[in-house]
Amino acid sequence: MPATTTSVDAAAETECAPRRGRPRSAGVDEALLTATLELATEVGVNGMSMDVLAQRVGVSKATIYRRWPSKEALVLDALQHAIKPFEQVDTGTLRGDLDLYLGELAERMTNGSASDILPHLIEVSVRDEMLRASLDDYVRMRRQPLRTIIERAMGRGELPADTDVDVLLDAIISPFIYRRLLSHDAMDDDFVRRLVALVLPGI
Amino acid sequence: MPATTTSVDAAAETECAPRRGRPRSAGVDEALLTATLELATEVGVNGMSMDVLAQRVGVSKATIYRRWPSKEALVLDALQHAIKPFEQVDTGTLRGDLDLYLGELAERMTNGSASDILPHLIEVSVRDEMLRASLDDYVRMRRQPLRTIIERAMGRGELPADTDVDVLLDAIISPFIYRRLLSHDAMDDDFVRRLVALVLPGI
Amino acid sequence: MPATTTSVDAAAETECAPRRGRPRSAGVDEALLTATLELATEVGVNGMSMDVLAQRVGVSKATIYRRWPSKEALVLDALQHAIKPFEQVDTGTLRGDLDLYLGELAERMTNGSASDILPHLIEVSVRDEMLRASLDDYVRMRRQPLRTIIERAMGRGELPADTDVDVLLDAIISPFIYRRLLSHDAMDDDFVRRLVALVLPGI
Amino acid sequence: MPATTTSVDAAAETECAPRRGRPRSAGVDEALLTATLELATEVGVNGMSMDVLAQRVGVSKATIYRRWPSKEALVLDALQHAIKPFEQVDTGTLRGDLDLYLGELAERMTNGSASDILPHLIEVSVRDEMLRASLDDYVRMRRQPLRTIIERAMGRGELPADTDVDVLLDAIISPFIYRRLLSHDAMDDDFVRRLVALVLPGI
DNA sequence: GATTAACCGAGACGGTACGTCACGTCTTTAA
DNA sequence: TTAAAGACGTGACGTACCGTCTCGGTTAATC
Repeated sequence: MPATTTSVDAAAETECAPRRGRPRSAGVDEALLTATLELATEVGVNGMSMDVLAQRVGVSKATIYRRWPSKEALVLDALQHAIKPFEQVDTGTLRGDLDLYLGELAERMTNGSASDILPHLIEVSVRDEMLRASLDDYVRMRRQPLRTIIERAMGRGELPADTDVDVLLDAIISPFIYRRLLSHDAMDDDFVRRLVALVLPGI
Repeated sequence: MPATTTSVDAAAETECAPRRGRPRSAGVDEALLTATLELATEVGVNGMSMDVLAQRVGVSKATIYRRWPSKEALVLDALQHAIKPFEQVDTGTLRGDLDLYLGELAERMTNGSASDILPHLIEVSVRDEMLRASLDDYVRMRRQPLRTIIERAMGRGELPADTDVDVLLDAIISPFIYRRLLSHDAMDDDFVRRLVALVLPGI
Repeated sequence: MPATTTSVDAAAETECAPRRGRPRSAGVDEALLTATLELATEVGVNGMSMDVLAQRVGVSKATIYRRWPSKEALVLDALQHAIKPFEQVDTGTLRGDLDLYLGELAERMTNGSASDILPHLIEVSVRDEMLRASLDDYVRMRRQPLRTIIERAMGRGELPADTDVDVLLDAIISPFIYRRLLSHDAMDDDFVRRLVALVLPGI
Repeated sequence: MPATTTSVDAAAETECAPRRGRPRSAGVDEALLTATLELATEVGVNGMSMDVLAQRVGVSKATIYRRWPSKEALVLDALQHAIKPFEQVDTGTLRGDLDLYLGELAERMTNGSASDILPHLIEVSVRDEMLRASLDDYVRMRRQPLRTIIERAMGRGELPADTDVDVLLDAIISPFIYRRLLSHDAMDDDFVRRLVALVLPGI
């Protein structure tokens, strides 16, 4: 499980060095990530000041910057931390898997607050090489469950062996992002059904 | 032609009111929009300071804030102002229209500087009702050329009359946005061909 | 009759030139001086903005600056305009004259609002040659009534012929200014009596 | 020792509180007060901008506003800080004391730069309760040396026991202020001599 | 137990941008 | 020519935030 490159993973440090001196306070990482998510969701990433965050958690700013190199690194970590992994969908049929997965995706996209953070990270990543890499990782990770569903269906023969998986993933996932960020159109069951009908007309 | 809600359209005002007092300096709007686009592209929207912008255009900050209520309103207006409308594509066939249109879209997405501004506006629009409305307008406008192409093809019988146009537009356009903003994958000819093959398999 | 050097006196202009074009609106000078005094008294000279003043009088800023070269010139003119000249005191005795004059001076200093403007003019006059000259004129004028009283008393023999008038005036008037501007001590009848007892012990 | 109400006196805080956090940079208060006096003297209080002041001292504006709530509070503090206390005059006779003290007062009033700041503070104090209190303190303090001289002379019998000290102080000091701020008349030895001859004719 | 090194809170620091405000000038149309 | 309206450049204001630094004071592992 992904020790991100932007945050210093406490556990990882513990195992490789004896670490003299006072150890980092337990639970502070957790508390900060949670509070970051809350605050960023409430008032936006730009609206969230590090001073306020520190005060709310009862921590000094130095303590934050000892753990993350910048506000954005913290925010990205908070975003990654917030993902409840999709529990592995496996109904036995492509139809069933898609219904389950895309239904939950639509629901998350519609109600999930965390996504409000994404635009900020996208913006900063335009100028920040480091952050862009982390963001790419994050994005790739989010595609994995659907990729598994597709590939399993190919294995079962429900989809042709020469299916263009990458583009298929794009065509399925990106409309969700697009509607969430840009057009603000609804993502209801009807939308999901029509999208599947379009890109996977056979089933 | 869309007089946006965020900027005061000089022409519109001229026609409805006698306009007393010293009129707005001619060309300043134009110069500011252009410079905004340049600066925002060079250093990012956040990196662009209103003081520097004013100085570069040879204008006072007050003059800017007299025209736009905030930095974001200005940036959005600059973005809308920057769109060179797609010249109407009409090769006679859906195949030809798509090749032309999507080719240019891919090229713009890859090299177009303006898109760096989009993420910033997306972020702010999450919290700013007004801006979100303007952004929605902008997005809808950008979809129009492709919609025309599709509907023309339906008229010619190249596409079935019950084609789900809205979702089809989503499925075609959003992967470009997705790759531009999130996955940073390439948008070459190969990608375009494969995407079309997926969503419009017949053609 | 106080045609100040800082303001263009409407009457004076009328008599020396035929003045082509639209004549200056009558009463505007008066209205501006009055409003200036009011505003400056309400919110202080610094707190009074020319825009607000213009709006309140229903006049454009250009109209003001056509009449006075600067805010301070206007304010000074307003101050001079506001002085109700002391009606000539002449009771026949020094004692009586002083009682009357100093009593009214104390009352004006205590309740007069106009004096709040003085400190501002003093400050600006430090850096403004022109204004300082005008202010000096104003000050000298204010001393005149008391000077007359003293000199009349000398003529009557109530005061020795070698009385040091200038310093005597200083010693009498300046404590009023001092208490008004700096120490904020009271200026009641008792104070007047004691001051006279000090500088004019014989009477 | 005058811990002013407008500035946070570092020493005072140290003794009463444990002082957590990074301590205020040493010498910055001093440097700011000095530079303020210089700048205000050079270009006037209004002509002195906080940005320039900060830059000249090599300090950020926030650092200034952390120490004083406003420009005026800073300026007043600078003024109080600048007073070189009159070394206690004691020649043994009233005559000698007055010659010494008033001579220096006249010299300071004539050449002293600090007094240019006073008019500004007077103006602001009209609207600012807080500042007025501080200014009153300052004024009272400045009167003290002369008060001592007078009272000592009373003790020696050089002045009658029922001398009206307060009004006497007014009558001596205020003409200096008056000439400095308003009439701009000279304050030479002759003036001092004549003033003393007037208010203290016996000696 | 003493040392030591990293931690902790608080909060001051330099830098930089923000959006507002006022002054005095300039440029329109209307009278 | 003057008037009202109001845009203009200049430049200061005081606030906010970032990321760094500096205090005095813990808190373990090492000596």
